Amino acid sequence: MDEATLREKSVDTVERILRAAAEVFAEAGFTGARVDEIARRAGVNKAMLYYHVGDKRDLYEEVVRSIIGKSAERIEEEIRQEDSPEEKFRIYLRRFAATLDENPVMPPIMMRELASGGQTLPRAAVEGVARVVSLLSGILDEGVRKGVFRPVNPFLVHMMVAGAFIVYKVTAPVRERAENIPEEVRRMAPELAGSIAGDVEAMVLRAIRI
Amino acid sequence: MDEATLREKSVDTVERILRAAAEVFAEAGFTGARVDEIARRAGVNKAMLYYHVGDKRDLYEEVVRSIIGKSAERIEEEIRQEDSPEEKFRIYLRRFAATLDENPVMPPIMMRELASGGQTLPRAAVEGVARVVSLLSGILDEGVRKGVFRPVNPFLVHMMVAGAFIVYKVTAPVRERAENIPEEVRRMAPELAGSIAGDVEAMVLRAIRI
DNA sequence: TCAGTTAGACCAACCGGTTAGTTTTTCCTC
DNA sequence: GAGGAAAAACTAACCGGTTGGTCTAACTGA
Repeated sequence: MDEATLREKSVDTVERILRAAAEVFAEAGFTGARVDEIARRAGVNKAMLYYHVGDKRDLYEEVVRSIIGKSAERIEEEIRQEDSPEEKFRIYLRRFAATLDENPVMPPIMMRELASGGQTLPRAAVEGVARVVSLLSGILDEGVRKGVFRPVNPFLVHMMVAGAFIVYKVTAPVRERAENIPEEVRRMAPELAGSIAGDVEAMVLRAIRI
Repeated sequence: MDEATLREKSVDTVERILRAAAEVFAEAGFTGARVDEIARRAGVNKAMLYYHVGDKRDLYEEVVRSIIGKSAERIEEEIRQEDSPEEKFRIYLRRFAATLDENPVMPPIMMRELASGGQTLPRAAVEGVARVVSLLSGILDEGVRKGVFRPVNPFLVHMMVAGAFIVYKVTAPVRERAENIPEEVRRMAPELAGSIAGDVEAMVLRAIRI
């Protein structure tokens, strides 16, 4: 193996470790996660975790940082300047939904993180959310200026959208298991895109449109 | 001490234990919570937890049950038969907000509970939520029949309301600490009632009203 | 030679849970 | 109401399994 291949192999190992760690942390939370379990799922010896990444806390922070960092960027990328405010809002909402659909480990980790007051929440993550909210704020402002939206608190809108999406994602297993709930609720798809994302979009738009 | 005083003293001890347990579970989650810490905060010997309540799991289930159980009842109680659908909806929303304001340990516990797929969620808790949703479902149905609401998925509505409230509650410490976010977001009150509850109410009603 | 890797033994600290024994309260009896 | 047994409440110390983390010795492929 030449140097490049070697580095690649090593990068691959680190990635496997982080992916496994993300999974286990998502399932069990920080204290509930077992380092041995992470090593097992990554298919590496436990010593490799400490060799490549560091201790349990380092592992966790790395996971949180890498997962949440991506989200904001993706949303910003797709919004084109010439779109109408309503179209921009749709893109914001759909990209956000897609991000959650694509990263199933994100909602549980975020939720637990928030539940513990976000003490270990990397600054990058907080900034990511702040950027999304300020992006949304710009969209709503533009809508107000153009006379298509009524003035509303952007933070509140994001809270409703994000809250609904995250809670929806995360209640999927409970809904499936629960017996005494209506069949139509039980059968709701676990994905946001193509199912409830559209309904949320319609409801929120009806609420903010003039 | 006569019998009444003793029973009261014992009840008091159990209450102190449960209150301390709720606190610690809210801060650290089930696996993160330390039984010794709960005992310390309750000001009792650790063995007393086992003597009065049971093991860690029993402690936890008792906490979750007592907290979530109340919520559904309270909402049901306050909705009078003669109210209009819109008024009923307002009561549902305000009572829910008030419950979260009054029980600050509830949002973090619920979030962590959901984050772990509700594996340890006592049946009573799931039933509580189901009851709230079916209550809301009845309100919305009635509204549709009377021609004041358009048909919407009640589960979705609850998800948006509950999601927004819970996430709002739980992001309070992060909002306070974050530096690069707008001042008006940072200064938003931690309470729901009297602050964002009214805005959420207005937005959702605008979305579902004919 | 050397970074990356493995198997696996090992350890100290932690933590849930128990136990043996003590104090306090209740309750019965004379 | 004195006495004393029984029950309830409580404590300090301990136990044993778990778990994060370390270490050694050996192997691999470039």
